[in-house]
Amino acid sequence: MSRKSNTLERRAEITAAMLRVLAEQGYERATIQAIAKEAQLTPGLIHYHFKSKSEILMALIEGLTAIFESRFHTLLAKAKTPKERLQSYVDARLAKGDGENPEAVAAWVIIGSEAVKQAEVQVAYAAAIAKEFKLIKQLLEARLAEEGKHTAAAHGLAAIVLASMEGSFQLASAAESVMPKRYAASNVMKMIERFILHEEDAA
Amino acid sequence: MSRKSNTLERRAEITAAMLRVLAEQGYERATIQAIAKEAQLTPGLIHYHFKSKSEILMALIEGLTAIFESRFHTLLAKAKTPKERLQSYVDARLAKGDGENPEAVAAWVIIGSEAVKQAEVQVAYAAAIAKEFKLIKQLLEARLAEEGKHTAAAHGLAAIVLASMEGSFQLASAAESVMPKRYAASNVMKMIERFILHEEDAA
Amino acid sequence: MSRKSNTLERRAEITAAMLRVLAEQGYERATIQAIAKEAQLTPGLIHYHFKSKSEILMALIEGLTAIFESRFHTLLAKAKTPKERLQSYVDARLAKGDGENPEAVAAWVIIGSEAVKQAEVQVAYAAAIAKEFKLIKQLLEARLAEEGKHTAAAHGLAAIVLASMEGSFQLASAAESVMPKRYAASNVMKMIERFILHEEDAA
Amino acid sequence: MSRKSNTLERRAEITAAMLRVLAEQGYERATIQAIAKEAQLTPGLIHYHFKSKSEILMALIEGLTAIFESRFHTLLAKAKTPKERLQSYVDARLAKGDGENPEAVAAWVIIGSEAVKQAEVQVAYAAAIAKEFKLIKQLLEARLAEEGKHTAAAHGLAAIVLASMEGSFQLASAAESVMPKRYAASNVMKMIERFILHEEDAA
DNA sequence: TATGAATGAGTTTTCATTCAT
DNA sequence: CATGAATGAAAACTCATTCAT
Repeated sequence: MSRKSNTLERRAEITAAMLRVLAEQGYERATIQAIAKEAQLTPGLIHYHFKSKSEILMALIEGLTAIFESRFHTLLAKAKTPKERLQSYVDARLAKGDGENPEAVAAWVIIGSEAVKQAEVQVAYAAAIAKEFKLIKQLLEARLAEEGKHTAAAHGLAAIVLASMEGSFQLASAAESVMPKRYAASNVMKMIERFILHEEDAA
Repeated sequence: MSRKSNTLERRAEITAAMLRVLAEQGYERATIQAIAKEAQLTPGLIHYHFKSKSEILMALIEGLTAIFESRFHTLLAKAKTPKERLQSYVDARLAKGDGENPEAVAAWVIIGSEAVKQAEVQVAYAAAIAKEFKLIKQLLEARLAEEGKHTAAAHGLAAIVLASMEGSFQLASAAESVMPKRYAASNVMKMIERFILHEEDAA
Repeated sequence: MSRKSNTLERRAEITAAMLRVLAEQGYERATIQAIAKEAQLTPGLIHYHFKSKSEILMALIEGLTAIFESRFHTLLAKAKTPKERLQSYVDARLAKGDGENPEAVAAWVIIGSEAVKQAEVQVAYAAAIAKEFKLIKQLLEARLAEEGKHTAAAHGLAAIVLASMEGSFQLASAAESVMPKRYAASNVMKMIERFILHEEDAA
Repeated sequence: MSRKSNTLERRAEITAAMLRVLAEQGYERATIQAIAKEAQLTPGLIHYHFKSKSEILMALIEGLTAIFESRFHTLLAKAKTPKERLQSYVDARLAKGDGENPEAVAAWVIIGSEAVKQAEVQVAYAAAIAKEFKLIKQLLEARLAEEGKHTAAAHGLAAIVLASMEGSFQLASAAESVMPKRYAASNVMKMIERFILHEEDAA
């Protein structure tokens, strides 16, 4: 009797449209009008499915996190050693290749900068970053252990790895000549390996 | 008998006001009216001295570059070896201490993200980044040479150093719990040193 | 075999929901969507049973009139003299006690002000008021006759009684500190009695 | 050098325009657009002088209070006895005659009903009512004393007088056939006098 | 130079109403 | 009867920019 709900699909469409508009036009131009046009929907309908613009942004942050996670888990399936698992992670987030998603990267950069001062966004962004941090740290600890090193260094190393990746996104998006996208992953991996090789052996 | 022009001071005041508003309220809220209020001037006067809002942003990018340069040169005076000069650079851009300027850092992050798609900003931002890149590369080459290493690695290393710094700014601004401001400089320096120690010796 | 129509109950539910929303949130917020939520129905269904929003308002005016009338007739059953009947009327509309309905009072005030310029509402409101006026006048005439007074004064007195009651509603709803709800009825009755006692005796 | 401020005049123009629109079209239709058109200004300019729509409403409440007060003080000048002063008050607020302002009355009714649920308006309205109440009470006390009566009754009488006047506004605005504007003042005065004549003499 | 009023296009959001299911 | 998605017009409000003074 009742009409079937399509809210989930619509929300996904709208979030995806915002992703594209953000990536292509920046935050300032990511108006509800622009998102609606991109999604081929009406502005009114956008607000039927999302109470406010920032609610869409929140949904997008979740969505991007999911995209990155899913890529990571796909690559993880083939990884056997801690080193390979670490590589999977870096590739998932930085490398070109199957499933790469430059729009997601660009959007992530923009969200990161919106997080600087928009409180709600900041909370969601910081939560996502904290999760990444934890994951990186675990992967690094496993990698250090594999080499028979102290794992205490994992914390500081995780911070610099995360910073390198976020910075690579940023530079790749806004100053590609300095940081061609294809360099990022290999540079980050090289850095990690050198860091690790120099750690002290565990007793 | 004509009144002395105060355009230069006014432009500086306006640029400084935009810096503060950007850092405190984000790009979206950095309206001409907000900048005018912060500078204790009127909107009309802003447009008397700057043709458009984005012209202020351009001036701000120049201004920030100048701030960073000046800090670097101050520290450079005391540096004697290539290693110390490298340290001066990293400290100038990341470290706490005399002349540190967290507002400038926050503003820089925001500008970086605006650069993602606002063409005019992108050009100015990319130019500033290219300049930094060149400088880092030179400092790294000198450091590698000092250790008797091949200098070919300087290019890739410079990229990862720049990315780490930009990423550290970003994380420190938007997710401080993961990247406390005081960690950034020491982490970046440690990374550089390990990278360098592992380079092959020059023939 | 066709399903039994529930239109009447549904219309009553919707009208009652609008009453509550009006009383609790004011006219501006009495949106179809808010009414639907309050009635635990859907916006579409509201429009199935009522052609337009103002049609609900019309139904509500009728409904409120019916509520007041029904209270009056309940009290009337116990009244024996003209004075008691008058008292019944005032109590029915103003007093606290069994069946009192503060939401109905608040809604009535809001409708009254909407009647100021919304033509359709004005017609319905004015009709309801005219009916009340006639009733008050009759009750007053009987009361005057009971005291052996000229009944000519009933008209003017009815006007002031009606005004006092409408004004009491208004003040009780919007400035309760000046006109506590419990004062209204006794004040109005006292006023009526003094008015009457001073009328000239009929020849 | 600087341009002369016309903010005060503009605010008065805008407030007056809102008064007219409220009186002529009701609250729902008193949009910023409508006010702007009535004032022959642009919507943007309205918001330049008033931060929000409700700020205009607040200014209007103040303005109406001032209008009523000024009328009262004009009439007061000619009044010599407490009875005449009371009459001045009632005439000022209800009567036809020099300076009468039916639009102000209609607007006041609408504001009163908006006060039912809009918190900010309620505060301002209740304050205005409280002030009126105090004034009426004083006038009544003087009148009672003049007749050698107990003044204790002034409080209750003031409430019913205020209610009668607010109710008369309401009925005159929305159901004029029942309460022609010219009746209100004489009815209210008659009521007051009868009330007073029946009070007990002071010891 | 400086002021601040004024503009107009644009923004997010709301909502009565319609309609496919 | 009932649902809930969809529409479109209109609402309040913002803001870069212009301009008379």
